[in-house]
Amino acid sequence: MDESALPDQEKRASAEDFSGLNPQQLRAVQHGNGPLLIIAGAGTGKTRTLAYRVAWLISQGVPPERLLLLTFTRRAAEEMLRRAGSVCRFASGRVWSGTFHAIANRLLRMYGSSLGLSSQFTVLDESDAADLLGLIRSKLGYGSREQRFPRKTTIRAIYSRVANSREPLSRVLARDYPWCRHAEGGLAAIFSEYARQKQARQVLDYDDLLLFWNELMDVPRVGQAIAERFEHVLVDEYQDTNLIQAEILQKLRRRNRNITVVGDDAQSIYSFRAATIRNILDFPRQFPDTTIVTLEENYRSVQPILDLGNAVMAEAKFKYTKNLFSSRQSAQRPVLVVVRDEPEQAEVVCEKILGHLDEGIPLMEQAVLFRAGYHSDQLEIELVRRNIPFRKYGGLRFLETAHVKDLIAFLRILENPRDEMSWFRVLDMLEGVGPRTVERFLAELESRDYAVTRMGEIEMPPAAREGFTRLCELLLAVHARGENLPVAAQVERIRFFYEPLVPLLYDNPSPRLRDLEQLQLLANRYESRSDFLADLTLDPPEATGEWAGRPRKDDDWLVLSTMHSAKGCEWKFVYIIHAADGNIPSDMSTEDDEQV
DNA sequence: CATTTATAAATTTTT
DNA sequence: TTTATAAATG
Repeated sequence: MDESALPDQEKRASAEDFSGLNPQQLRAVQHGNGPLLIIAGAGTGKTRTLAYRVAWLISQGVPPERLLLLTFTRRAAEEMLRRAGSVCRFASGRVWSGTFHAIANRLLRMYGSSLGLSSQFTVLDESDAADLLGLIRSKLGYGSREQRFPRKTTIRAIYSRVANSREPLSRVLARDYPWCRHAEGGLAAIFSEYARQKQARQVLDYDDLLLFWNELMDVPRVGQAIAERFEHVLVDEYQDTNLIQAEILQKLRRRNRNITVVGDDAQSIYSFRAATIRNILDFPRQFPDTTIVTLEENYRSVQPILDLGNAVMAEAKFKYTKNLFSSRQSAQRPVLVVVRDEPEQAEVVCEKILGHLDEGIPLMEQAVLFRAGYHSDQLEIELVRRNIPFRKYGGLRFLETAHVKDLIAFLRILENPRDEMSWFRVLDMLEGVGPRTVERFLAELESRDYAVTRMGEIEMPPAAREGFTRLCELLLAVHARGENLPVAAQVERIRFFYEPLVPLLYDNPSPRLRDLEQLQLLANRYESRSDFLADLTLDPPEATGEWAGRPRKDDDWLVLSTMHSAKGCEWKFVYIIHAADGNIPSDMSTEDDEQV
């Protein structure tokens, strides 16, 4: 699997390697220079096409390190490179591939100094960002007021929306958060303080990664150097990019116009993250002389299902018209089942699933899809009652769990002592330490220029002394060893300090302790602490249940998934529950034609 | 006085 | 299940 370790043996792709492609796919794969837009309907072999294009470009002599492959998840990038590698041998590690955020992280560590950014910066995930905003809110006194102020997670969402859509706060509030309009003044004050604090702490949130990359492209020599690195830029899932991402691409391709974007306007499902189908619709105008290739032959579904999809899309107002077809005919049409209430729905679905299982279709080849996570609550109860094993995708993620965040906070302090959020987290676990004490400590630390080595000088209240002394010992010991201590060993030291605290802090310690062990195993794969931390925030591993739920390889289980998490997956039978008004589409997005 | 514990209230979807 | 507020504790 690790092609990056292999020497760069030339394996020229031959004509027969591409013989499995249909004419449209082949046209896209072998497109020469200049902008290319591939409109790829669901199930039309999009991944395959992009993978083959990567292979084709490399076999045409483009060095892998001069390719930039932007995908929606790292998994997608890995899958694509793996498939490309089966056509044409190359060191996949040389290709610049990953999400916009991950690439931004990499470039900013190389070039960020030109924006006054330390290469030691740490990245805040969404809940870190929300926590910081919450602190600022209470500091500025917006916590307790006659009129209720939005909660920190809402504040973060609004901030992100403003950053990504490039619209003024008032406009975003009026359209997306009308119930928060009264708070506009306070929000503006909080936002500017938030920006100031992030700068001082050398931390970036998810949105900053894109904003700073975009800014980096405007720095005279630097932007040009970055653009010139890449001979070809390829972007997957283009319908789910936002305006900033489109701007970055523009700046990357001011001279060299080799850009391939793949997407399907009909599958745009991330508008809540400020993604806009404008990007894909306007692409030919932003990049004049674009070649457009449309993939319409579907390999996933039988014709009656496509008929249904086509009929739905026929109602859409803004789109690239396409007509999906399949050579797979079938007499069986999609079935609409009307049920009276939720218990009946759960029952009907279970009956059908078991019926199909009896006919020899394993649970693995069946899936239940729904719009929102909680839609499967009742069904889950029924599945448990009937002993039908299942796995749910789209739940709480590993990194979001408190104990994992706790442990990571130690690492973050060591990486970036200015990261006050992490100090907060760590000190707050100590007996006798609360917000006030942390604040005093941080002021003292600041006056010592955030030197971890001098933290021992700082006076703590008597109740906190014992814990604080031990914390000092830990941090100083790991700090002193520095780069000589492997990341996993650092995690081990921290576990030794932190694990005794877990039962005191949380009431279900054992699964949490297991997660911490897993975290240490995960750390084993990383050379540097900085890489480990960046990967954890930018590409977090799947749910913690992945390990906790004793997954045996030969087990059979049913998949429950949100429609979002199901993107690109396939099953033999699919049940869509809660297919009712207000759920599909969500009543949050039925206000204008574009959203619908 | 700050921290901890207890109690009440709220919760607009998707990563 | 999380979060804001109030009361109790050290």
